Amino acid sequence: MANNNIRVRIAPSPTGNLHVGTARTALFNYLFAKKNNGKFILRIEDTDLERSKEEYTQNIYDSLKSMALNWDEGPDIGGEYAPYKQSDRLETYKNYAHKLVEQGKAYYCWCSQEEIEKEKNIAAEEKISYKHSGKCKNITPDQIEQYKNEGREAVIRFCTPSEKLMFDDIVRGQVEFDTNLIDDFVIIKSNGTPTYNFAVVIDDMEMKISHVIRGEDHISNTPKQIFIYKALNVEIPTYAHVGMILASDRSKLSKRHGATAVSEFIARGYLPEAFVNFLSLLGWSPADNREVLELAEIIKLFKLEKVSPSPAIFEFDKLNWMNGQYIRSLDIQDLTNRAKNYLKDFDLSIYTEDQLCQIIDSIRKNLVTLNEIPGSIIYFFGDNVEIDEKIQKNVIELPESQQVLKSFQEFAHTIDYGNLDEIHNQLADFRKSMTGLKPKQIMWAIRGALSGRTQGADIAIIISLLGKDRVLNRIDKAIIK
RNA sequence: GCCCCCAUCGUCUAGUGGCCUAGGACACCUCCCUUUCACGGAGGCGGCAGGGAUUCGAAUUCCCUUGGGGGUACCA
Repeated sequence: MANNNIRVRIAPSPTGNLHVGTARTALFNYLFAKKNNGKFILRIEDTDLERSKEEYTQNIYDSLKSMALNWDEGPDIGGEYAPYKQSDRLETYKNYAHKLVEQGKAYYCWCSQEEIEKEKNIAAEEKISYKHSGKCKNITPDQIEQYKNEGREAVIRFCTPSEKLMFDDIVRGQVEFDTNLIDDFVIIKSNGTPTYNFAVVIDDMEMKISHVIRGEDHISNTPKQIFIYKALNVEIPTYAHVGMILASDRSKLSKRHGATAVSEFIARGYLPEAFVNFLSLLGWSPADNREVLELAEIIKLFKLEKVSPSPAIFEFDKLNWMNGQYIRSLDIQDLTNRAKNYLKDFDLSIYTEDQLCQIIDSIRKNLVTLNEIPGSIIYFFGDNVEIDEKIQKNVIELPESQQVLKSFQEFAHTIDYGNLDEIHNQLADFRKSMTGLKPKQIMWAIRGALSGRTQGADIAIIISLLGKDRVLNRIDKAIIK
């Protein structure tokens, strides 16, 4: 049954590149929307004027797009409830705040930051938890006049009711709060911009958001937000707080743990599809035991209530494995095209498209990430090959290897370079002709001379693509005179 | 400190009172395949944080302890 009233959003603030945690939350929102035939909305929360930057907004767009999490409404494409950028909605927040003031549900507060700081320190000394006094609630007109003359700027504080509050969370069940602990929090800062908790509510309300799916770091914001909904007398959305993503030391995933931005992962050569697949499995799993799933399948299988409330640790091992799965199963032309992004320094024109595909295909089994491609195919390019010192010493300079290479030098003249199958046969014959040596000794010598390493593509493919001249040349160079 | 959330192999997880001598995946180990490595295939190692309670029966329900995470802003 389609439910067209389902509207969810991802609301990142452009104070950094799109973080994997945000990306995962975006994914769950997206999945939930698509699963239920609803709308997925992007809203940019840039009320922190100091830290918000345009380049980060762009990074958020690019990252989301690369993951194929396309939004139905957003700052760039508009929508029924535009604008979708908070800095363009400042008037709206003020209007609502003023309305609350008029209704006696909010009030101007003239306390200076220093005053509050002092009160906090006193509270800390007395070991009681700080709560704003709310003393400006009953301020006299004379005092207001005085404060204004002093040049003070007021904030607007919300009158927080004291009552037990409880809400139903799709992933956690009932969550309870004693809101006596919550003070009259600021909803409009002295510079006129709204605070997070206020802006979110106003936007979610105006944009008709039906389900708020976000990280559990927002649980403690929820009672404040519910109070605002109640004060405004509008319907409260359904909440779902998913567990967070932690680093392997169980701390918050941050820069010191390596990559934290989606764009960094992509740049490192993780396929967006693999990355999305991996993220989907953090805190969620399909009913069957399958794990390698494309987005369309994940949408089909996704169930919000099955998302885990507990935090999940981000481990590279599984991501790496997942990426390998995708690299190995991708259409070879597609893979080759993606590989080209990493091969800007290579003269690809020496090969046909088919040959390029052949090269990539021959080494894809060894790949974990795409950025390993240049290093693993470099010996297909150039006349000469750089040979690692260790390989030179431990493989090529071995007497058996030299014996193999001398024989192979002669043999190389007889190879049918254009015929891959034939090369395989000829190689097998050559191996048999080298009696007394192990296959490994024979193949390593040839591989070492040709590629400078002991692992990589199938030798027949190397021989075939290198061609007679380069094969002879490299063998000759490897033979010690 | 106070408030909230969480707790199954090292990691991601399946599991909603008997089907569990707890299943799968990654990682790790062994073996097989093989021109090495890798890929692939077959095995193995490894877990219900601890203690009470409820029940004929508890990974599953309740309580406490412990541990971890989050919040406690004129950041979001």
